Amino acid sequence: MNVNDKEYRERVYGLVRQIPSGRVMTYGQIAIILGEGYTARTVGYVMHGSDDGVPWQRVINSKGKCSTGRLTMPVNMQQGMLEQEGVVFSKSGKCDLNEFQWWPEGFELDESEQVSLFDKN
DNA sequence: AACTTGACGAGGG
DNA sequence: CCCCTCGCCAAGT
Repeated sequence: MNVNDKEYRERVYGLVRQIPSGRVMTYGQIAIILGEGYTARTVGYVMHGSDDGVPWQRVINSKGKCSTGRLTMPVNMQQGMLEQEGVVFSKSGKCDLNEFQWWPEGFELDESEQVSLFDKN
């Protein structure tokens, strides 16, 4: 299970490419969906090296905030791009996940299942 | 092999 | 809210 493995990385990018404009996913959420071998940290690492055609700006942290942003880039760039898509951020830089977080079609979990999946990682 | 550093997450103060 | 601590996993020194 190597983050440098092409297949491993492609599963992340493939999922991120499905996020509709104006919606977001979190690192941990992606790790849960991809399952075995994926954690929030590894997803973040993979996203750091994202390229061509991957809407990286639509992946934020579990608190609904944009992270430090890509090195070399302005910190507010990611938030700015999302606002262009219609995502609303509070004054403190947080967006409402209940409203903007997106889940793939057919993927649903009840609370207890979510907890157990979190604990597994 | 030991130690530090992240595009992370949860819980507590 | 912000800040700190821990658990987490992989990379770079």
